[in-house]
Amino acid sequence: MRIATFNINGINGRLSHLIDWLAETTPDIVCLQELKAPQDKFPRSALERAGYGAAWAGQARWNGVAILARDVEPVETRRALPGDDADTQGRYLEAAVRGVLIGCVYLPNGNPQPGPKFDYKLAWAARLRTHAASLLAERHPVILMGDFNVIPTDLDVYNPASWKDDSLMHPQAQKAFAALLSDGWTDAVRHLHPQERIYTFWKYWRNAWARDAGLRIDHALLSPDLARRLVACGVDRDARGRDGASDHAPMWIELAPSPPGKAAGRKSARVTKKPVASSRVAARRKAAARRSTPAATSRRRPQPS
DNA sequence: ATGCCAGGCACAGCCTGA
Repeated sequence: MRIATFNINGINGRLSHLIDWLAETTPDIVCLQELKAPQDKFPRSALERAGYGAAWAGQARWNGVAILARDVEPVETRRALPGDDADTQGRYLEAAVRGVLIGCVYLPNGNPQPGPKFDYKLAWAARLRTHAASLLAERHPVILMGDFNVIPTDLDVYNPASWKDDSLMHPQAQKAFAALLSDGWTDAVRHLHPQERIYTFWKYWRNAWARDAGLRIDHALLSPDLARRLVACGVDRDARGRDGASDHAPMWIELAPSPPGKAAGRKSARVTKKPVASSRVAARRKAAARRSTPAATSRRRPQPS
């Protein structure tokens, strides 16, 4: 099962990008951020034609998040983070899809710092941690995935000095992210690639993409049972190199099928080492992989075309 | 060193993003 997140930066302005990418990579579940579309302008029918059901929390002009599911309708369980009824920004959406609970996250950027926007970021992160802990306590398989607007460590930025005063690298923002991990969440990319430079975002300006001056700010956090099923992850860098691309690239994870019988700890560990294969979907993905770059680590340089 | 690019709304020029 492939689960992806993509900060699309305007879903209607980039609908053809989204549809093309869905066809090429056939993710089973997709978290989208920055829809920049009100609730009634979400392109539901176009996504239906592409084979995806959807739940979404739209908002005029800014923010907005969605969860797509191939061939099924996501079962929405929550449209906002608990803890602040006055918060109306569309930044969190939760839905059950194929036995997994998906939390689509669009954590506030927080610049400039210090200031009220940074305070909002930290407060939002604290609410996320509280809610995430309650999900862990329920012991369901859960993924928190999306644009966290946090550069976790110096390994996650092309040049730490350039970002040291930015809210994305502020020690309190990094501390908030680390606190989530300490609660039992697994950072999928760092779990499989502890030392590699993997980016998900490149600014539009200063030629950042061509220089590969990127940041890793889009993340997938897995509950313990799902961490054991993690077999692969990567970044679809080709999506970032297209004309009119979002400034983020999609990142994805691949989960092994859930093991038969729940108390199969050791067995499931072995299963996670085995690649998912032999399905028609896997064949389609292989074909897509030849066209695009499946793993972020397979190529250091982007291909500006 | 630096919103230098980009989208949405609305149709000029803000506001926002990271």
